[in-house]
Amino acid sequence: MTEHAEPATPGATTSNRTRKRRSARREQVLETAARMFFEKGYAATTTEDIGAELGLLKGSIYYYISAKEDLLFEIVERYHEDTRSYFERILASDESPLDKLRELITTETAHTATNLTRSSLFYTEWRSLSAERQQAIIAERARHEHAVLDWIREAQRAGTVRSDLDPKIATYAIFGMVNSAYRWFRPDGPRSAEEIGVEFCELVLGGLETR
Amino acid sequence: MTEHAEPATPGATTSNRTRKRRSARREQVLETAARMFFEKGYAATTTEDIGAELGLLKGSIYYYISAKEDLLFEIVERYHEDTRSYFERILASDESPLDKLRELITTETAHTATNLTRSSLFYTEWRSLSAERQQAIIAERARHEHAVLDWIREAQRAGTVRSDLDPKIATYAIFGMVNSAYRWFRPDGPRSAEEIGVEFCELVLGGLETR
Amino acid sequence: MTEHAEPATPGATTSNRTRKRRSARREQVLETAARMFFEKGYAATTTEDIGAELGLLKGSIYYYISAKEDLLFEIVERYHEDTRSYFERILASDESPLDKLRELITTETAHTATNLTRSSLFYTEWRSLSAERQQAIIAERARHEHAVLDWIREAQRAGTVRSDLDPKIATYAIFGMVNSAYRWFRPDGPRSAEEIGVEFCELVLGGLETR
Amino acid sequence: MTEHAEPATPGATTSNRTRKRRSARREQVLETAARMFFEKGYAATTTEDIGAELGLLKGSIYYYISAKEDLLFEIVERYHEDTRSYFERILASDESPLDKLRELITTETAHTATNLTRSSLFYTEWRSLSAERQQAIIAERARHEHAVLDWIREAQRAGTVRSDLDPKIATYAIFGMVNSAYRWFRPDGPRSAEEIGVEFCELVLGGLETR
DNA sequence: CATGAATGAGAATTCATTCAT
DNA sequence: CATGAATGAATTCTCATTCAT
Repeated sequence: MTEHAEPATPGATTSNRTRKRRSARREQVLETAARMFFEKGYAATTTEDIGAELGLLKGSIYYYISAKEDLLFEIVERYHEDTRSYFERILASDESPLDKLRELITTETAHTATNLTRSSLFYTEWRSLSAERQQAIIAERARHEHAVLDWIREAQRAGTVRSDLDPKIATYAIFGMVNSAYRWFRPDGPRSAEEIGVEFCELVLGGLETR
Repeated sequence: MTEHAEPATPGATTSNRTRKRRSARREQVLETAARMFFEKGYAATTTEDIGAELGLLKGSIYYYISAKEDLLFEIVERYHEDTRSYFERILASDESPLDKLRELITTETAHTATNLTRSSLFYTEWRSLSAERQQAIIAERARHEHAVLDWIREAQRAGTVRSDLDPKIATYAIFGMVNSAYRWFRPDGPRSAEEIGVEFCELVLGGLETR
Repeated sequence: MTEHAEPATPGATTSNRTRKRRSARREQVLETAARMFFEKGYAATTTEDIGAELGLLKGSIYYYISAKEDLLFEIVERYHEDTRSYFERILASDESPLDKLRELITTETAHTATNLTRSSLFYTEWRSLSAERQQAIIAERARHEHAVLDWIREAQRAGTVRSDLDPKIATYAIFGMVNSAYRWFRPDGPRSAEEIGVEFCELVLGGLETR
Repeated sequence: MTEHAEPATPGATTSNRTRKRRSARREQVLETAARMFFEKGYAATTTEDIGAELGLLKGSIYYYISAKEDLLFEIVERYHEDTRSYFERILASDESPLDKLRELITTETAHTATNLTRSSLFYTEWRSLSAERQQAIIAERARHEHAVLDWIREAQRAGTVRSDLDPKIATYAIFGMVNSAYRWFRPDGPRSAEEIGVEFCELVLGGLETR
């Protein structure tokens, strides 16, 4: 996590250089695991598979990780954190509720589509994580949903969103749409991740907005 | 299949009454497995778990089934078949493309929400099925998507749907929204499955339709 | 074993007629099992297979037998007993050793070929029997071999069999030849079981006899 | 296959020394399995038994093999291949048919007796192999038999073998005799494997040859 | 007599993980 | 750093056998 060496233990046997080399290789392990989990599923990918792809034996990857689940967790966690970062930014902005909503839809769609592997694992394999880790994810998701729900309600009060729509259902609809991108988006397709975001926004806001 | 007993070999045939009793218990096994797969995931549910829930030993459920995967397949297949049946009906109807779309959205949403366990397994555990079985499901999904795509295009030509929208993205958006119902719908919630369908329709068609 | 009812228990609930019917069906079970063991091997034939062939469920055959191994044992035992009966007859006869040998070779070859199923099981599946039952078979085999060995030695002393041959090896050779018949003999082949016996005799005695 | 290490990916390749060590242990596994299959039969020997004999847990032997059946197959296959090698040599030689026959009988008898464990499994446990593997063995056996049949017929035409004998039955008799060696030969007996071969030859050719 | 429903004791196989070298 | 060798716990599935109905 931290980029700085720990000066508290000066006589540590692991040199800075070694640590850097190891962490570079660790990145490779994560990348490879992510790709394989994405392609074959977490359960169906064995540590042996991952090792083979890296030119290692299965036991050897334990020099870089401490458990198979940690691999999945770290992949998912990174996606999760990115998600959190733009969410906080939008939340803190002083735009109108409708504009925040617009911003979240475009950003989250683009983010999902841009990080296909990770988003896919985030949405499909979170069940393979331990109970606490699942809880953390669920809680964060709930925050997002709650925010969107609030924005819609505010916009309804402000008269910019149709008041005959159920805000809860609208919230679910939005996330269903936005989060589905990992299922079909392909980077070599005719549209960019950002274009999808804009189009989704157009669609859903078209349905929401007062005419 | 046949309603008549075969009196020639009295011992060889399982009686009608027995068949009914056994098939009732088989149904229980399916139901229990479905619920447990839904709650804990297919991979995390062992045959021993299923047996225990039914008051059976792990080996005993093989009196009713022939393999764990068959259990999942049968659950998913039933959902799949129901899906197919209303899809064919809509496809064959002589409504306008927009009305067919409306019909599919409301029906599929309601269907997903009504059959929570099955739909959930259908969308999340299909990867645990054998390759051929996965193919069958994927192919059927593709048919649905293609039909919706066609309807949207026709409606655009007819001028009832905004022509500035990408029909492909709209299709994906619709299915993302509709198929997400299994993730949050709860039968004891404030809205019925049918109401959700109608609301979804309102939303998405509001975004699609020419103003 | 015995053909007579047991008068000691006059009030027995099982009538004579019932016992007869049961024993006829028992015979069918044995016959079917023998054929199936022969075709697929003892281990590979399940009680369910046997039941199905008879139009019964697997549990039902336990009305006629007490264990799967008993089926095999009884089949093998019958062959074994037949073997013993002609062996004792030859042993007790007052023919010359060479004639006894001739008689045993022809009879045993013909017997093996005539009772293909049973002889096959006797030679290939005896290992599936319990230790004691295996012992009984081995002991009887040893008696046969010892007798043949004696006859050859006597014949050598009498000058009718070449004295330069090792009588033990000759004994093994004879049984190897004779007992191999179950592997290739087919009742619908060009030669009868008896003809094979005579031909085998011709061959092996041609090699043994003093010229 | 290649004797040169691949220096480009040092970690990926198993070193030559390691390969040798592992393969030595693999040989031990095979040897142990062969002995146990021989003693108790293939079906009655569990992977747990084999492991225990080697000081391993049942799962651990899968480090060396991929399936229990493969163990049996490899044992049997080695015997099979040796068989094939001397058979081809004799087949290609330009000896007289009778001499080829003599050669095959002595060699095959000695081979059977020398490789007691393997030959025994080859003749008694081939049924436990998969259908294709069984086919390969049956086909090869048929080739041997056909060659012997041809040699006998030729020898009959050449007048060196009695023409009144049925060549097919003689062929079966020869193989019955020769292949029986595994049933009774013991390496610590009074006669060597080669002596048995010669004696068998004496016997059977004595019966075949024109006087 | 035969069935239906279960038992229970394995058996083969898989795989994440450990650790001395 | 990486390997080789093993562990151990779980998991699916099989099958002979039992017994109340």
